[in-house]
This record gives sequence, C-alpha cells and structure tokens, in this order.
Amino acid sequence: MKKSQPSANVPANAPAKVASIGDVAKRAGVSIATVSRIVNGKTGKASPATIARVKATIAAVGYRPTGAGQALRKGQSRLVAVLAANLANPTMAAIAASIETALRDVGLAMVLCDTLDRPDLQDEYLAEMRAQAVRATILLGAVRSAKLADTLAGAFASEAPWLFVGRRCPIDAAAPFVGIDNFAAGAAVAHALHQALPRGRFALIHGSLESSATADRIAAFRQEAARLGRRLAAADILTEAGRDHLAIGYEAARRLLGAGPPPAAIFCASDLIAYGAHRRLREAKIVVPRDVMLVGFDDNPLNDWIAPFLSSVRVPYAAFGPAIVEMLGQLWRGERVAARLLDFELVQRG
Amino acid sequence: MKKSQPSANVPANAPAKVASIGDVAKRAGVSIATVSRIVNGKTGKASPATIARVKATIAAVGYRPTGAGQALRKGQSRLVAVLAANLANPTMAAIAASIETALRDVGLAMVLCDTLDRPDLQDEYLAEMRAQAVRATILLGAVRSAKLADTLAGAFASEAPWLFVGRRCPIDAAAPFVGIDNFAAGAAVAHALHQALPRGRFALIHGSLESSATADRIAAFRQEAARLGRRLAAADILTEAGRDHLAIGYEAARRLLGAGPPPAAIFCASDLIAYGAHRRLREAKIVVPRDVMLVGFDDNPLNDWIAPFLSSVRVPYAAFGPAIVEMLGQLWRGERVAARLLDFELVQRG
DNA sequence: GAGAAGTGGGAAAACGTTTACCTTGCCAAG
DNA sequence: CTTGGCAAGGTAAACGTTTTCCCACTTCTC
Repeated sequence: MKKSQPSANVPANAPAKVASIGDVAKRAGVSIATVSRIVNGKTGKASPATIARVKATIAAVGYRPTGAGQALRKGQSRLVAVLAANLANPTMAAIAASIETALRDVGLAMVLCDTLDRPDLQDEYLAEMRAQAVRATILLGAVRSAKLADTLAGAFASEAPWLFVGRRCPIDAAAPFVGIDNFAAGAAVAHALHQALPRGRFALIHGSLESSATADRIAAFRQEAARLGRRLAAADILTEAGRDHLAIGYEAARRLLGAGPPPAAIFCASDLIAYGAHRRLREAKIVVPRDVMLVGFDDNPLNDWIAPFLSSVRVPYAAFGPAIVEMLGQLWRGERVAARLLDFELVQRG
Repeated sequence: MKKSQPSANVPANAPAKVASIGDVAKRAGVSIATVSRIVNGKTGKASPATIARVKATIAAVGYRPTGAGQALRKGQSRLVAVLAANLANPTMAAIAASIETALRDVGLAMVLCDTLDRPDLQDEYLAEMRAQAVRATILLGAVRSAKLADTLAGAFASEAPWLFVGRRCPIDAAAPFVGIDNFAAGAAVAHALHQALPRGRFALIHGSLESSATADRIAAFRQEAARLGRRLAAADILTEAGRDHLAIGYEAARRLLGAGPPPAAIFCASDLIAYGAHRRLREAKIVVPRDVMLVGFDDNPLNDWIAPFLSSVRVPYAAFGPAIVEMLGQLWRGERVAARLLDFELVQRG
C-alpha cells in the first residue's frame, strides 16, 4: 500500500490518472510516434482513417500533451515570464492583463512575477524563469541588476529572448523595447500646458529617474518648456525618495505649497503621483483644475470616473499585448527588431 | 551546419548552454545521483568534503535544476495557477499580487490567467494547467462550468488541489475557500447605515448574483435592513446586465434618479459600481456624502486618495496570499480544511 | 517482373531529474 | 578470519514527449 490515498474520504475515482500519449496509442492501436505526429499536425504520415481514429481516442480520454514532457524534449515550455516592477501600480497590472490575453491567443501562458523594483529579486526571477525554460522573458519595468548586465549579450537572439516593456533596458537602451515615446509625450505635455496657460509657473513632481520612462518624460518636459520660454525654477522641480508614488506626490505637493503661492500647473510623472498631489491640494482647499491645473501620466482607466479633474497622458494599455506578441514573433524568427513605439494621447479634463 | 546561429550578429558566447546536473557531476567528479542528493538536501549520503566540492561547482557553473526534468520525474512542477475572473478589476489584481508574493516565499511561481468570467475559458485553462502539472489551482472568482462540475469530486484531496478565493465554488459551497464573510459584511453595512441615517430610503445596486460574494452581500444587506425596519422598495433595488461594473453603477444610478427623489444612501456591491453611480450623481449635482451617502465594497487602496467621499468595506488584500499558502499546505498534507474567513472592516469616509 | 518511388507507420534515442537499489571499502565484533 | 554494519556514493530505471531513422508494403515505369 503506497501513499496513494491521503485519507479515506477520497472517492473511488480519485486515482483517475491523466492519460499519457502511450495510453492513447495503446487504445487506438497505433504507436506513440503516430499519435505525436497527429497531435502536432504533421500531415502526410498517416491515413485519414488512422487520423480520425486517433483523434477520436484523444477526445475520448481527454488527452493533452504534458508540458513537462514537451519542455524536456524541446527545451522550451509553453510559458512566457513577465517580470513586473510593481504590481500594485494599476498601470503595470493593466499591461500585464493585456499581455496575458495576447499570449493566450497564441497558445502560451503567462508566469507573472513582481520584482518590487529590487535587483536581487529580479535576478532571482531571471534565474528561475530560465530554469523553467520559458519561451521569453518580458521585463515590465526593468531595474539595473548584476545578472541583467551579465546575460544581456546573449539574450536577444537566443531562443528565449528578453523584451523590455515600458522602461528601456537600463544597460543597453537599444535592447528590444515596446512602449510609448516618453520623450515626445513629455514635450507634448509642456506644449499643451503652454497653450492652455499662457502665463504662470509650471511645477514638476517625479520619482526616481532610474526609470528611463520617468527620465525621458521629465527631460522632455523641461526642455520643451524652456524652449517655449517657460523655464522652471529649481524650487518648482520636486522629487522624493521611495517607491510609493502616492506618498511622493503628497509630500512633494506639501513642500511646494509650503514654499509660496501655488503654480499655475503641476505635471506629475505618473497618475499615482498626481493622486498624491491632489490630496494635498484638496486639503489646502485648492480646486483642480480651477486654481491649479494638474497633469498626470498613464491615464488610469478609472480617471474618467473618479478623477475627472485630472488631465493625463493616455497609454494604450490594450495595445501592449498584441504589440509584444508580434515583437516576440520577430525575435523568435531571429529577425532584427527595432523599438516599437505605441501611440499616446494627452487627455485634458476638467 | 545546424540552425544554431539564427544570424551572424550573435556573439561567440551565445551558445553558452545552461548547465545540467550531468555537467555539474562531471565537473565535480561525482555521479549525478550525488549531485541530486546534495541539491535536495538529502544529508547523510555524502562526506562533508564532497558536499563542499559539489556546492562550489554548482555555484561556479550557476546550476539550477531544470523545471521540466523535475516536473517529469516528480509529476509536479513549481507552478501554481491562478485563474482570475477579471484582471481589469483592481481588487482581483491586488489579490493576485498578494498571492504572488506569498508563493514566492515558499519557492513557487504563479501562472496568472484571466478567465473573463467565461466558462469556456475557465475550462480551457483548467485543462491547460493540469497539463502543466501545476501544484495547485486557485480560482479567484470561479464561474460555473462543465469541467468544474465534472472534475470537482477528485480535485480536493488530489496532489493538485483546487482552492476557491473570493467567491465560493459555484458547484459545492463547501469546497475549500478563502475570503471574507460577505454575509456578515452586508449585514454590517446595513447596520451602519441605519445608525448613521435614522430616516430616509436605502437603495441597492448590484451586478450578477451568480457570484456568491455578491449574492451574500445583497441578501444580508436586505435581510438586516428589513430586520431594522428599513425594508427596501423594489424600485430601490437595481441591477444591470453585463460585466462592466462601472457601467452598471452609472446606468442604475440614472434609473434611480429618474424615478424620483434620491434615497438617503446607496449601497453598491463593489467599488467600481460605486464609482459609476458617483459619476451619475456628480452629473446630477448631488454631493456625496452630503446629499446621499454612498457605500462601496472592496475598498480600493486608491479610495483614500481619490474617492474620499466613498465609504467601503475594506478587504484585507495583503492577507490573502499568506492565508492561501497556508491552506494550500493543509491541502497538500491531505488535511481536512474548513473555509478560512478573513477580517473585513467598514471604512466610513466623508 | 525488376527496380524506383511513394505511403503508412513503428522502434528507439534523447531531453534532465529523482530514487530504489546495489557496490565498495573499512572497521569492529565475534 | 569471518561476518556484519556503516559510510559514501554509483547504476540505472522511469517520467512523457518529439523526432530521426528505418521497414514493409503498394503502385508505377520501363
């Protein structure tokens, strides 16, 4: 008596083993090679009658090739890893959801990991996903890490390529990338604010500049503002340490309001920062956008519903999945890939 | 010349194969059995010197057991599937993130799928996850489906148990469950509204009652309200078809306001419904909570920042992961499990 | 009617692990 | 000197799949 029954409450049909390719072959009276060929659509090797019989058997026993067997033999699984920097951020979660849907459409499954923006965790996940023989690794907000730098050279044309989404690769900006043109977006915000508010100060709140996305937005905004004659004072460019964008926005807004009269507009490098800033503004009885215009970034889909005061740069969440899958196809075929830039749109509200 | 070089731009170190247990064994001058035993911590079979040598070799070549090999041999992978009903819902995304963190702490990885509340997709994922030899399947908002009903009997004491989170199993309410006591929560809301607003009508907006979570909240609210002498009129209980809670809330609020004077309070079965209703109220110049009290459910972490008008039942997002992992441990050990009910809290704002 | 060319399908190796079982050398007890 | 036992570690099977050969038979072609 092996340990097959963990307890007596298991019904008699509990050990109903899942059918393997050998079971199907035996039941259909063919060899496993034939079953394998039919499952994989290798035509021309079996008669129509055999094909029909095997397919019927497959349906009858509910056979489906075991991932482990395939992965062992072929050296790759049906999995794609997504390493997200921060799943608490609705933007990342929405992009991850879009990726999942697009992967399903091509028969792949998503392994989703939260690196918490920590290099050690990112490295750990990169190693584990390699051990899982994933078909690709999508870094949704990568952070600079040891393994990233070490492995990068061989990782692109390999059978399990890396793809950077949202943020550029911190080591090599030319690595395969899918995302919006943050530089153009930052400039567009500056331009729009200049049009809407011909006079008054602009302020800027952002988090860590390690992220290329943030850095580009900020640099472009400052550059374009200066070009339009709206150079920002040093005291109007605020940042805080930490990963919590809500807290960053709140704290920065507190400092900004404490330093003097409010600016005409505040550009926040993310919607979460804008939410944080808005809370402080609300506490100070400053009405957005009547008294101060507030611009965020990412355009959380909830904004139309609960943040009708917030202008924001809309990122096309749903477009990420298809674009990523398309680029993965190119990488798998060994094609040279360029960065794929998705469209953004400045949504003005209030 | 095999197809080893997809293109000429691959550096010479590209085919750096990942080391297998055999490579480690050869390099350390032992058999693969010894390496395996050491990797798996099977002590007492190797001398300290050998152990040290093998461990050094493992570190040197960066060896890590391949998931496929282990899965094939042991019949289970290091993966746990999470089938979420709707990743666009911030609540589900937050719980999924919590699960991911808790799984990582015990050395497992999460495969995340979005069933879109569709029975066919849920069944497809259940089959695929079985083929992936996942260690467990977590149904975060299950829907009634054919395969669910078929397989349920054997799925609990098996090596790859099913665990229902948020919503009870639609087939068997006694199936392993982690979530809050929605019935108690619904009653608590009714009680709190009765205290806060001694007179005036209550209204209720909800989506599909297929979900046990929604059904329990609604039933308890109505029951407790009636017990307190605040029976709801039929016209004050509103629902809409569809999956989009924002739209449901908006449409229902439109109907409610079109039918006569607004009620004193509206209880919405989810925060998203409440956001939708709030938008309509805002359009009608009705101020929450001054004119109408609004209560949601789930308490989106953003509420403190952008929905300071909304009272809500706070669900302990971060507690889900640890509770789920704990229950999985019990299931794997073949222990009988009861439902695990997490604490909730009614947060009153405004 | 002999060879060629195709059709339909089988046998077996290989992928990386784990583990049950076996072997070897050594030491101590009888 | 045998026997037993233990420490240390090796051998080989098994898991499920894919794929490369190979084989047997049929049908043409001259």
